[in-house]
Amino acid sequence: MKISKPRGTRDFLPEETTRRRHVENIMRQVVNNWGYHEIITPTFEKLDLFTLKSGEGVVGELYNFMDKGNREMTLRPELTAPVMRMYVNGLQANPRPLKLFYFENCFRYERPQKGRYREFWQFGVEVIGSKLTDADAEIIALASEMIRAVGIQGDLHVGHLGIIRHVLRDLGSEEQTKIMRLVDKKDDSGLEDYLEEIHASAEIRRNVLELICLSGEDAVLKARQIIGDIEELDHFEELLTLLAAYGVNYNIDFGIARGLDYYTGMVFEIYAEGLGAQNQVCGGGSYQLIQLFGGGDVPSTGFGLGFDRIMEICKIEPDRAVNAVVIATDETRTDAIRVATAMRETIPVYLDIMKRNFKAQLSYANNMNADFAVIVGKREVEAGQVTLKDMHSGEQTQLTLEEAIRQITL
RNA sequence: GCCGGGGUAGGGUAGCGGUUAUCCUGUAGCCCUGUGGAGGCUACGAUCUGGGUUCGAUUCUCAGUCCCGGCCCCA
Repeated sequence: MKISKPRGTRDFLPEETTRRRHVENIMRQVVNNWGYHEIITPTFEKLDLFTLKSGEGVVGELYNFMDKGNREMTLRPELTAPVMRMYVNGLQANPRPLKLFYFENCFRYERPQKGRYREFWQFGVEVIGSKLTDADAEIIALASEMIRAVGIQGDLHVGHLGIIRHVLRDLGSEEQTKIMRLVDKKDDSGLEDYLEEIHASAEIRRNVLELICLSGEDAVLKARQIIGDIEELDHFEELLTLLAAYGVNYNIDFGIARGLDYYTGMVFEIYAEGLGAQNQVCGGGSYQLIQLFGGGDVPSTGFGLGFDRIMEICKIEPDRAVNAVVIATDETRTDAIRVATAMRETIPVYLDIMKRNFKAQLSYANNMNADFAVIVGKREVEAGQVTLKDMHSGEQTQLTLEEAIRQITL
């Protein structure tokens, strides 16, 4: 009976796994250099953690289950909530700000499509304990750097929820949410229709529509003309100054709404070409979740990178490690094991475990694209040496094992 | 949850009512038991699942399932 893999999951074959680890390691290098520390949270959590954060509606998109003690559990659909839970449970007394990152798989029960799987990997970063613009700027700069480091041309959009919320402040919260949703979708005609429908004042209507299409150098100036000198615009302007200092290219976009209510100020998204309908590779912002999970009034800012989408468009290839195959005959098999064991202290070595004849071993070395063959035959054993064969040129010489290793690692 | 396009050896494919189910590639082995890549030969290996129509279904039909793309959603 042949068993297929569950829908929306993937097997990563050796070549692809090597690529993924290579890209992962580059991104780890970046966050390490920025002074962030890795954390690991459970693969499954209590269901409440996510319904508390995102509402009962998310259950439809979760891999939830009842455990044998009748507790409602779910595979994690994201990592921001677990990290905040972890903070409340065990990190509240640590010096702030905390600079954390994670790289883990998440699970969502959704219809798979390009760049969307039921098991997917998120590389995320969170700063806990600073509400300053400096933290926001660092987070955006770090996200940009990670994207850049893996060779992707990203399109960064930065906005600030406080600004559009200021415009909408006189409307009911339900209406605000609906408007934010339409704004996020860039559904301008839908937005106009809805503003009409709720009889929003001419001023609100005009301000919203003008605000969301502002862009370019003088966007902040124009925003001031529309809504006046509010504190949020000062913060936003400062953020842009810091981003410029980091050398980050950005597009101002007051139309980013990022769904849910816990985002408090800065929001950003990074898009990339070549991904079909799911073109967002990174999203983040500043938020307030810790109180929701029973902690204090601690602000955070962070982002999540869609690792699978990055892999989809990332072109970088790992350098292939130089490798060798040790080739033996029947009577020198144990000598070959000793040679391979010694060599493995420095380089990857393949050794025949199929009792193949000499020729077949060499053929295997060729098929697997080995750089060197190290021949350990009767003649070599008697001479206390090995024969090193360069598989690319075909040249070979008999020398001591130490010399052979030195040549290979040159 | 909805819409469209697809499922034939491990990968890529041909056949479209009756075939020994085609070819390429792959893997294993032999020609050739101390020298690889070529060639020849041999072996391995497939009609997504279940109903229906039919004397007979890989082919037609329905349902399911999985894959691909899109909608909804996107924390």
